[in-house]
Parts: sequence; C-alpha cells; structure tokens
Amino acid sequence: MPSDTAPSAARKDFIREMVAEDVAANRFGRPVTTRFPPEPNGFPHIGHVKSVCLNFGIAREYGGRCNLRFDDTNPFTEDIKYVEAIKRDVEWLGFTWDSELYASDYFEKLYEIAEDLVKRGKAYVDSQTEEEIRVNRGTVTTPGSPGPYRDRTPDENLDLLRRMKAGEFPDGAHVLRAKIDLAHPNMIMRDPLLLRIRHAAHYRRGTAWCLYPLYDFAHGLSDAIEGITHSLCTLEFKDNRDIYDWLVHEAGFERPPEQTEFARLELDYTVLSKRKLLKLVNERRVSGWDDPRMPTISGMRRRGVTPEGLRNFAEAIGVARKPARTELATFEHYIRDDLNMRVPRVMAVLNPLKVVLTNYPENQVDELDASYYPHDVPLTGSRKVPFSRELWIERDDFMENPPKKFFRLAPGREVRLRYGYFITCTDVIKDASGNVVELRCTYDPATRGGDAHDGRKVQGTIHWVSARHALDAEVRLYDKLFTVPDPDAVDEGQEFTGTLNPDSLVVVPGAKIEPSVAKDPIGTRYQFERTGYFIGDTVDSRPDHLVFNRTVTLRDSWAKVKGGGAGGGQ
RNA sequence: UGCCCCUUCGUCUAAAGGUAAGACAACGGCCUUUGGAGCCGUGAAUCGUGGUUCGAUUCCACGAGGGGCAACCA
Repeated sequence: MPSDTAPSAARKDFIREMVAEDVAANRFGRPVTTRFPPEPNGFPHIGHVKSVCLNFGIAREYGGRCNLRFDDTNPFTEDIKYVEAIKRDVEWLGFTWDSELYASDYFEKLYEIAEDLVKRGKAYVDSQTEEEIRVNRGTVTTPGSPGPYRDRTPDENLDLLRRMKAGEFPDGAHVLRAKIDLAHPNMIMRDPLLLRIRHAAHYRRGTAWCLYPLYDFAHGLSDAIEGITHSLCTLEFKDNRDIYDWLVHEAGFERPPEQTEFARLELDYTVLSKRKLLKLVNERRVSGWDDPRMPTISGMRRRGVTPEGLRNFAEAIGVARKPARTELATFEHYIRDDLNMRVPRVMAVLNPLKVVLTNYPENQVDELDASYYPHDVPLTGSRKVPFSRELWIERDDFMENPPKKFFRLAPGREVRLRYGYFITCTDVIKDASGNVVELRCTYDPATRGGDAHDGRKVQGTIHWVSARHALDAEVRLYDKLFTVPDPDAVDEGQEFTGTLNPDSLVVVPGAKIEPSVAKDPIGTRYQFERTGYFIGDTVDSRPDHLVFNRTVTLRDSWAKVKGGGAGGGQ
C-alpha cells in the first residue's frame, strides 16, 4: 500500500478512530470490510461521493475490502440503468470494489431466516390491512396494540409464509413481521415488517419471486452474510440500529457487523433527495440526470468537475455526527484548486467588442507564443496564437468613463494584450443610439510578447482573439440551480421547485475562441483566461458547433471592488 | 407530547481532564504578462446554569436550541 494512503496519525474522524481500535484489538477476526450500498433507483450524487470516499477509503487505508452492494429490494422503483450509472460513477471517482453484490441475490437466504424466525416464534404473519397496521402501531406518544393475528401458532405462520412465497396471495394480503413489542419506545421496534408480497417484475429477479424484504430485514442481514465489519450509514438510520442488531443476533451471526451513523452531506443551494432530483428530471426542469446543473456525479462530470476535486472536497469536509450544511464556496474551492493545477489556459471572448489596430498592416498575421500554463503551475506546453489587425476583446474590458480602480482599457489608456502587444485606445466608434460598437487602437511593435523593453508599466492585461482566426462557440454559463441556500426548507404547501434559479443556465451563442482548441478532443478542460474553467460538452459539442460548459468561475476580486454581485456560479 | 441523536470561529472539521487548532469564507498587505494562482498577516468560537476536579470544549445533572423516528421507501 502506498504510504500516502496510510491513515495519518492526526485528524482522524470518529469512524476511523473506531476502526483503528477494532483493528488493533482484532475485534472481528477478519479484515476490515465495508460496503457502499446504494439502491438503484436514481443516479448517485455528491452526497454519495461522501459515502463512497468513506467506505472505500477506510477499506484501502486499513488493508481491507469494500463491496459494491445494490440494495435492490423494491421492484417498483429500481432499474438496471441506475445500476449501470452507479457502477460507472464509482469507477470514474477512482474506486474499485472487491465484489459486486446484490441484495436480490439473498432473497432465498433471507427467506430461510424468515422461516427460522417463524419456527422459533420470533416472527408472525399479519393479515391486517396496511391501514390497520399503521393505526395499531400507535404514535410517538402512545403505545401500539397487538393485532388479532399476532398470536398465530408457529405452524399456522409457517403454512401462511410458505403459501405467501408460493404466490397464493395478492399484494398486501399478508406480511411477515418480527414479534418484538408493539409498545416499544423505539417506533422502529414495534413489530417491524420483514417481508411483503409484490407481484411485480423486478429488474433482476423477474416475476418468479414475489416475497420482497424490507430495508430493515435485508440490510443488516446482507451485511452479515457478506462478513461486513463496519456498516456505515447516515444519521436517519440510527433508530434502525436496534432492529439491525436484533436480526443479526437472532439469525445467529458470530461477531456481526456494527452499524455506525454519520451525518449526510448537505450543500447550500442544492437539493440531494433522489425523489426531488427525479422530479427535476421528470418535469424537465433540467435536461436529464446528467444536466451540468445537477449535483449528480454524471452532471458534475459533464460540468467539468474532476474525480480528484471531488475526493479532495470529500476529505476536506470530514465526517462527524453533527448534521451539517456545507457552503458552496467550500465545494467550489476544491474544484478550482484541482483544475488550477492541471488544465491548460486558452483565450476566449464571451461578449465580443471589435478592436481595430490602425497602425497594424492590413494583411499581416503574427504567430505569437502563448504558454498553456502560468509560471506557478509546474506543467509545460505552449501554442501559437494568431494576431492580426482586427481583434475581439471582452466588452467588460472597456469603459468609456472608467471608475477609479478600473485597470482595463479606456480612451487614451494603454493595456497589455495577453501574450501580445501593448495597445492604446485612440477612438471610440458608436452607432446611432450611442452604443460602443468598435474601438480604434494603436499597438506598440516594440512590446511583442507583452514585454515593455523600456520598463514601461501598464495596469491591466486583457485577453483577446484575432477576429479573422477566431472560432465561433456556444458557451453555457451555469450557476446555482436554486436561489435559496436551503431549497428543502420551503413553507408548507409550497414546492421546492418554486425556488429554482431562472438564470441557472445562460447560453452565450456568439463567443469567440482562439483556433488552437480545434485540435483538442471534445471533453477537453480549459481555463478561459480571466473568465473561468470550462469543458467541451461531451453531449452537444461538435467540430462545426463548439459548445463549452462553465465548470466554475475564477475568483473575481474585481467584482468585489466594483461592488455589485460577486461572480456567480457553482 | 414519547424515544433517540446532536450543539466549538460566518461555514466545515480538530483538540480523548492540562496553551481552543486547521481549512473554507471575510478583511489587509506583498507579488503578478490572468483583478487568477501564490505568499504574509488580521479579526473570528466552546449554547446556558449548576456540579465533580488543582484544572472541564471534554465527565455528570438540568435547561435551551437543532435534527431523526409514527412508509407494505431506503
């Protein structure tokens, strides 16, 4: 194992502390074994990243194993396409599972355990309606009461159970319940349901099997069957731990897994419930599960986020028992931090303003050297960028009446064109309604490459592209999907979709980009100098119609100086 | 209203009875052919009240606040 994956002595989270102690004591008598247990009913998202990094990370750090197990116990909601998405995304994140397993493969084993429970009087077949079961469970403040079927004999229960399995009864006619205590202070323990009848097509089991285990019955026992040592799950399963322990004990497992709960990820301006994400997809609020605005792994991948950036983020936020909400700035920081060190810089003008260099020869073209990386990124490489008499610059980089701290182009002012020449604005051309439509500038031939050999200073450096050589591009500027930090916290009767951000996607159809990108494969990541990080869209970009997605903006300290809104963009 | 869990800078996470630390964010400066990056610096927290102790963020009690649980979902 490489030393850099070894658990560091300091700053271990409470789960790693526990695992380290268990390893030292050889508590389980087997290697550390964890699992990532998604239900295949949706695409995995940034919240799953936290869990994946935790489970696979711990297995790697302690020389153990981590399984990928699909908790596929509900035929109504699950689909093979989600299995495929989950596998692809976990691999893309950089993890390899030791075994690929399915709870649906344990249905027979689970059934055997169910028969055993019945024979020992620990479980019974209940034939109340769903409504009756709910009513007789009581409430948080009042105890439940036993239903009329609770005292059926083991023989009677066994007969019924076998006939349930044989498919003799319709959905909902009977359920198998653990016989524990209808007045238990923990609601979960009030005779929890174990098996229910579902005459439905399961994506793996087809229609041959009709007895589906519920989460509580399937999860802990699946863990135990697989020899899991540390079963890590989110806080809302804390109360379920009682039934987890009860079942693995009743099933007779030696040194069963131990469940430990941690706080799930909550991210500002983001929704992470699969139900809500599905709704966004179904109602076409987004283009699909992989819409770059989605917090799904596939959406973030299409947006240009890297696996390393995601992993660094997951490590940075840590793991604890306190429910916690992370600021978007934290996420963006780790994404930028990773991109900064790896992607080439190119020049693209999103909102073009024409510049004519009046002292530059009409048909001359200069090929300028431009490094792909700034001085402080330890990567090398460069390309040639064509320079000519007519250029595009960013409209925001010119102001006719600039305020005090504006360092860019203005009438009479000199700026540096990145990797090009110093230019000075001599004339401002306007249309009939007074809009600036073109600038006339002069360039200084002695400043080729951007160096003033006489020691002259300019305050600003701006990006540009040669008008004649520029490629047209569509640029998609993505911003946060919601306008409020906690879109889940809507008033009673309100839909969370009411806080969707109408400007979460701004399409810029007429961007101009330097020609060097034509040779790069679709899906190449760049920094557009002074603008942000972008990626060629893997779905819609074509050589004759380039499309770039903004991954994240650069930090924009000018936006703060200027006042006004900060540079947007998750 | 019953049971359970949680509470440390604005945010996230450390400190296992002994100087409250780091990251993100903020602010100031330096540097800069990206108003990027980097570097340096500043401000910023133990929910409250008691108790145990030489000493409490840590242990205990009570209170307050937040969260979870009453699906044939997971």
